[in-house]
This record gives sequence, C-alpha cells and structure tokens, in this order.
Amino acid sequence: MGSRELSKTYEPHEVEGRWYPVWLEKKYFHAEPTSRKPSFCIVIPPPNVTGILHMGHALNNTLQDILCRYKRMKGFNVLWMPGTDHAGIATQNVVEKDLASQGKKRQDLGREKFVERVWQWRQKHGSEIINQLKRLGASCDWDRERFTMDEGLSRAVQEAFTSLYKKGLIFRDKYLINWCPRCHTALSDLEVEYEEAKGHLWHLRYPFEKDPKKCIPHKEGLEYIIVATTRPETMLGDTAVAVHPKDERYQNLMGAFLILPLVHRKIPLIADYRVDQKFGSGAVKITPAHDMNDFMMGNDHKLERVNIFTEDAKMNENAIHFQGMDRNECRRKIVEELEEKGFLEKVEDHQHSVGHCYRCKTIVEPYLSTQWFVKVAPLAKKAIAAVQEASKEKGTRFHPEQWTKTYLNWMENIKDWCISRQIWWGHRIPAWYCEGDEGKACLLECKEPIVSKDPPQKCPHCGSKNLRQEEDVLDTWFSSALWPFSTLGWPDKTPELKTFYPTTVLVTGFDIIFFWVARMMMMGLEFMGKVPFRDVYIHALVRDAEGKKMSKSKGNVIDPLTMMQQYGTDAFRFTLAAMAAQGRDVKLSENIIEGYRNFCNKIWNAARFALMNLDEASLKAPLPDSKNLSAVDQWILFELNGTIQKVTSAIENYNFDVAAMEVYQFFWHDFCDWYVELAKYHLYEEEGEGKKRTQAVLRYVLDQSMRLLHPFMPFITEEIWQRLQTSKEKSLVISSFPEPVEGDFSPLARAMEEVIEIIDALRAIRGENHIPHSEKISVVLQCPDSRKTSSIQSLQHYIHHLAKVDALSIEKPGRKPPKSAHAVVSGSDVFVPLEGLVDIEKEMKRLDKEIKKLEGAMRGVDQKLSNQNFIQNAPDDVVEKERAKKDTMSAQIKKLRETHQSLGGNHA
RNA sequence: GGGUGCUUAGCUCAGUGGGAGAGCGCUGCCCUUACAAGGCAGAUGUCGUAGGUUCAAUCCCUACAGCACCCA
Repeated sequence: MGSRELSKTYEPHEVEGRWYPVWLEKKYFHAEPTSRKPSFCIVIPPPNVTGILHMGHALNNTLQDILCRYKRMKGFNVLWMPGTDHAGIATQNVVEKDLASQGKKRQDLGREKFVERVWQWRQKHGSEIINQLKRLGASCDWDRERFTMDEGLSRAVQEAFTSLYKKGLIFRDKYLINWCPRCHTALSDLEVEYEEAKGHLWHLRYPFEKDPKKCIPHKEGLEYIIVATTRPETMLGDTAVAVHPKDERYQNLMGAFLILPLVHRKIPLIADYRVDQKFGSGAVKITPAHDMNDFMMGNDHKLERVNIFTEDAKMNENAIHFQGMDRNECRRKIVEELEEKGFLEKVEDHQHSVGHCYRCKTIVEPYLSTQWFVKVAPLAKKAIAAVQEASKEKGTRFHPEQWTKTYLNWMENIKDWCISRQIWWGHRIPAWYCEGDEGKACLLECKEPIVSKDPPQKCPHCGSKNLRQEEDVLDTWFSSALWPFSTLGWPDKTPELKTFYPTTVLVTGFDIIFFWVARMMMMGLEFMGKVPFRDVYIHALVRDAEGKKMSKSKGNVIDPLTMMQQYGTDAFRFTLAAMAAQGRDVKLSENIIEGYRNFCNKIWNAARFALMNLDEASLKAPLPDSKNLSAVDQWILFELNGTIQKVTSAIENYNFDVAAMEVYQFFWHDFCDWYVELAKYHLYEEEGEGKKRTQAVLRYVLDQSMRLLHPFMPFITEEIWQRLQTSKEKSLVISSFPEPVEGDFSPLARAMEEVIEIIDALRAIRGENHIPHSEKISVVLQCPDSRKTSSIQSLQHYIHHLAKVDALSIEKPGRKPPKSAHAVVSGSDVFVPLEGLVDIEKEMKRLDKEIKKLEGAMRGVDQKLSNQNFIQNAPDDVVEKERAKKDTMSAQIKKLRETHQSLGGNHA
C-alpha cells in the first residue's frame, strides 16, 4: 500500500483478494453481547451444507451484508449469525448417490456407518458454500458459525420436542401422509410440489349386488353405477362409492351395495355432501387409504381402509393377482383387464395436478402410516396475533407489506405438521418404546412412547430395560424453526440471547415463508415468548433474462461465481442491489452486470484522478469552513447531503434499489460529470488557497462517497479509501457512515445550477449544430436581473472552461446579437454568434423544434388556466405554479420566435 | 376453483393525483493529459382496454383482457 497511485484500469481480482483476510484477522465482524452499542442482529437463512452458491443465495446474502455493513458503520453492535443446515433428505440423497456409484446401498452399511459417512461428507464439502459466502464479502461473525446438527442445536431440538410433547402439541398417529416411494419417507404437505399433468379420466362400471335380500330395489335397467377416476389402480382399495345426498339420479339407491370389479368386494353406496355432483357421473369411488378426501370421508362413514401399496409404491398382498407390480404397470394391466371384462365405460383426456417430492421429483403417494405430528393450531394463533397486531414496538412486520396477507392466509388455514421422516440423517426423535421383558406381559401404558431428552434407563410403567429408540428422524425444518434462538445458545440462558433476541430483521425469499418464516414465528413465540425478528424483508427470486426460474435442466443458470470472476464481486453485488426492487422478480442478464462493472471502473478512475491531484498535505486537510467554500464546492456538498439523506432512508426502508440508484446517480452524474470537471479549473489553473480548498473538498467528497458505497461494494471502496487515509481510522468497515455536512449550501448551489444550465444550453447548441469541440465559441449572455448577472459574472470561468468559450460578454437585455443561436434558461438569454461557424439553417431547425416543444407544453397549461373549475378548486399554490409556468413559457416562446425570424424564418 | 401480483421507451424495469423517468440498446460528433469499460449531444411513449370518481387520472375505484406466481 506504499504507493497511493492506482493502475489505469480497474482490476477487480487484485482488489478483492486483499481485504477480506484483513477484516477477518482484525475481527471486525465479531460481535460481543457485552457491547454498549445498540444491537442489530440477523440470522442467516442457513444454506444446505451440501449446496453451492446460487443466484438466490447471492441476492439474499448481498442484501443482508448491505444491512449489516450499513448498521455497523452506523454504530450498531452488529451480529450476523452464520451457519448451515443439515438438509436431511437432500444430503442423504447426495451421499446415497455417492454410495450407489460404488454399487452400495445405505442398508449395506447400516445406520451407524452411514451416518458416519454423511459426517465425513460434511467435513469434506461443508465449507464450500461458506467459502463462497466469504468470496461474496459476507460480513458474518464466523467465530459463531453453527450447524443444525451440532451438539448445541441438537440439544435445542430435543428440548423443544420434549416440551411440545408434554404439552400435547406433538402427538403420534396413524394418518394419511404424503409418501415419497423413492426417498422412502413421509413428507409434510409443504414438501409436495404440484404440477399440472395430462392424464386420463377412466369411467368405470361398478355393478350392483344382485342378492335381493341385501339390496334395495333400484330403477329398472340400472345394473351398475359409473364412477370416474384418474387413478384406476386404486380401485383395488375402494371401500365405498359416494354420491351427493341431493343428487336426484341416485335418490332411491342410497344404502345399496356394489360389487367391486375384479376384487369382488361388497362396498356400500354412501351419501356425502363433499361429493361434487358435476364431476363425471356424480358418483365417486372412495379409497380411504390412498386419497385425502376419501380418507376423511372414510373416517366419517367408518369405512375400512385397504392399503394396496408397499413402501416402494408397488402393489402389495391386497392387490390380488397384481401383487408385486409397479404402480404404473399395474395401472396399464388393470385398465386392460377392466376393459376385457366390460367394466370400462370410456376414457377421456383429463388435465390434473400431480404431487411430486420436492427433493427428488418422484410422484408422491398418499400413504397410510404412523407418524409424528405437531398440532399447530394453538401455536399459529399466537403467530397470527403477533403479525396482525404488530407495531413499531412489538410484533413482526413484513416488508413489503403485501406478504402479510400471504402469511396470514396460510396461518389461518394451517394443518397439522408431519415432522417424522424415515431417513437416517437428521435429529433422531427422542422417543423410546418398551419392548417388554421376555415371558412377561407388558402393561397397557407401555404402548405409549417414552419421550425424554436423555435416553431412559427403564420403562417407567413396567420397569423393563428392554427399550428401543424411535427409528425416525425429524423434519429438517423442525430444527430450522428454532434457528433464531438455538444459534444464540438456547436452551441455556446466554448473554447472546439477552442481547440479540429478538433479532432485528430476517431477510429471505417468499418461497420459504411457510416452510421457515411461519414456523420460526410459532417456535419463537412458544419457547422465547417473543417474536424471533421484528422485521421480515422478503425479496424477489432471481430469474433469467426471460423471467424463467433458473434451473440446471433448463440450462439457463447464471453462476454467481462465474459472474464474480468475470466482472468482479463489487459489480455483481451492486447489480443485485440495484435490481432488488420490492415485490418483483429479479430478471438478471449479463449485460446489466457489465454495466455496473463499468461503474466500478468509473469509481476507480475518479479516485485515480483525485489521487493524481492530491498531495500528502491535502490528504490531511480537513473540510474547509463552509464560508470559505466556492460555489461549486457548496453545490457538490448540497448534492452530497441530499444523497446521504436519500440513501440512508432508502436502506432503512429496505429500498435497496433506490439506495443503489441514488448513490450511482450522485457519483457518476454529479461528482464525476460535473464536480470533477469543474474542479479541474481550480486544480490546473490556480495555485494557493483556491487549489488547496478544492483538493480538500475533492478528497472529502470522495471519502464520503466510498463510505456511502461501501455497504454495496465493500472491496473497491476499501481499496480506495485506504489510499486516501493518512492516519486515524483503520478500515472503512468500522468507519462511520456519512452524515450530512452542516451548513446551508442552497443559495450558492442554486447559483451554480444556473451556471450549469447555461453550460448545458451551450453544449446543446454546439452539439446540434455540430460545432466541433476544438472550435472555441463566443457567447453573449443577456440577463435582466442584476444580482443574477453578478453571480454569473463571478462564476464565468466555469463557463469558459466547460463550454470551451473564448469570449463571453454578460450584458443587460438589449439588441439581439445578429445571426446567433439562441437559448433561454432561467431568465437569461444565451446567444452564440454563428456567422462563419455553421450553416444558419441548422440553427433554425433547432429553434423550430424547441419552439414546437414549448408550444405543446403551453397548450396543456392554457387548457387548465382557462378552466374556471380548475381556478376555483385546485389549491392556490398549484394554480400559482401554472400561472408562473405560462408566463415563463410564453416569454421563452416569444424570444425564440424573434430569433428564428431574425435568422430569416417566418414565424408569425 | 380460491388468492396475490403484474401490464410505462426497442429491451429490462423505476415512479407519481397537477409539465412522463433510469440503465442497456440505437443515431451523430469527439482518442478534450481520471476513465473509449469514456465524454458531449440526440431520437423514441394514445403509461394494457373500457367505464367511473375528480377542477385534474399513467397514478384512486369498477369491469374486462393478457401474463406470472401461490393455495386447493
């Protein structure tokens, strides 16, 4: 860092490798609960331990990092709690796949060896995504990194489970659950993804029982009833046919019996209000063991449940001669046989949605089995209230607010949560079953599971030591639900919990509001008595340029690591922030990132310019007292102050895109386009005070800009900022965020605005008349206001400098200079004599266009002012504004017309 | 079937009850000693359609169309 000079072009890699190790070494990201600063805490949405960084992570963590870095600079004790999630099914699948490549199955290893193997896998691959987050610049407190399967978090899981069980909020029951026949486990309702699929609707004939003693007489000729189904193979498990009780077609048939084809089981025709009369024939087959609606009807009508599948979704012993077949094969065979025997009425095409496992995409099977459930209704009640009654002081608020509805709607219709999984990788359920001692009968109570944090020594009922632990593990989301407090040390009463709970804000995507946010709300309120976070910021999902979800199979994945490699991390992060408009998808394409890479280059070169023009003395110089500052200095400080305010309020309100755009606009278009160009006059043309003052302001504004940009672009800003430093502060990470400079800069800033306007007008004349840059022009300014005249006079060197003017005369309004281009700005007239310079025709065209534009605007204003209702009803200031507008415009039009005429035009 | 959101410049998207914006792209000029990954200038919009509220609607309300997503 010896040299302050910067290389000619911005090379992100040189900069980005340098600073992160320093930040870590100095422990800038570490938070202590004993700090006296106000606390700010975010818990990271833990990525899957086996995962690699994708665009979703990149966006999610960039936004969190912006908040954390901003708050750190604002003087908060910032804890960004990092960690990873054990991702039960996903991780088990990955390791199983690895085993399969060696021709082995997990069963070959046995549970213990297999779990050991998964731990090895984690050891090897678990740090990959963490390193990628570091590459992104994430300012997490890595000393506190947690994993959902580590010891402390496992203890939290056991504590939570036993506590909920004791309260009756966890129970075990035989129920119809979603079963993945490939993963071999139960799934919660949320873990099933529905997809529209083209299928068929088979209309089957179910004949009535002929035995008159057991059969109510029915309409002549009606010997069978038609039922429609999308899954004909499930007919093997039918135990009834249901119709709507008011369906006229079946009125005299209620209570009749049917004979199930092929199986020859006698099943009743029942009446139930849940049947849709309009669907098919109005009669539906009821398969309580394989359909959720049928299951509920079966319960109410006390129907038998006949399971026809094995755990692999193959046909079991109840499937007569179809036993052993795969469910798809069975479907084909059964349809064939039904048709052969005359039971098939017809087949229609049918669109319906089919549930798939969210981990392996296999079609899930509604399956009857004994599982553990969380009774969520009582927990949801509090979680609803905490959001509904949220205020500044308590509860949880969603940003953008619209997500509140989504959350509440789901919470209010919540169903019990199936939490047991038949896999090996995860938190094994802390429940034991008494197997009883040999030759001794067990007590009835022994059938109850023994739920305990520590392994029980003996059965509390019969004293048997022959106990068997529950084989099932818990849904990964069960441990994730505890994340905001388990990571802070719960169930122990730690200082961390006291200082950082409730956490300040959760940043996540809308796809896991139900999976995760809702469940954390319930568990946080249950175990901590307080909401887990005060704010929830929901960001968009990253999609490709066409708005499609990125997926490997579609091949439209943009890899964040490639983008960082190619354009630099800072540019990439800034892109994500700039595109993170609330409530929208982020449509990402490479050329946008490229654009922000160019912005980085601009920053780099502006800094390069500054460093080339600053010496050691000016680097140490404080910002001069405001009364000593020039108009251009005051103007840039005025703009800086506005930018600081806008950026601050935008970040505070999670408007990351607004914050990014504001600072972009300021740095490029105010600082680089104008201030730097104007400053060159002082730096190149002056010596002494004027130059020194300009150097000090240049350094100050650049320094402040680096601070404003740092939360978005941590690396390049640190690099530049360090080179501006002479002592004191050690790192931008722990420096202070800008506050507006004190002083009223608006009068001189406004004077400067007028000068800028004049320069703009001259540039437009030059540009449209194609007067080359090398050609100097003479300018006549006519200004009726004497104060304005003197202010322009004192600032005229800027006009000379930026508009390449050689002769500038400032006079009272009078005779128009002949053969001149003419523009009207804020009350002054700008003339550029054109004789010998350009074709007069061009200038006439330009004037004509300008006049037409003004006339168009004038018409609108006139329309309003001639409307009596407008004059009467509109607020006075609005009317006044319109009047002033009209005056200015008509004066401008008049002047421009005159000039047009004087050049030979024929304007009336 | 229920719900939520979207429709603004060629593209991607901001935005507001009183004169339509940005980035990219496009056109012209310029290698002006920080930057050609740049500078200066310029062109482009019945703000989805039809009604309504209002002095005033791109913005608020209603209906419709199209698109996206969530839930069943």
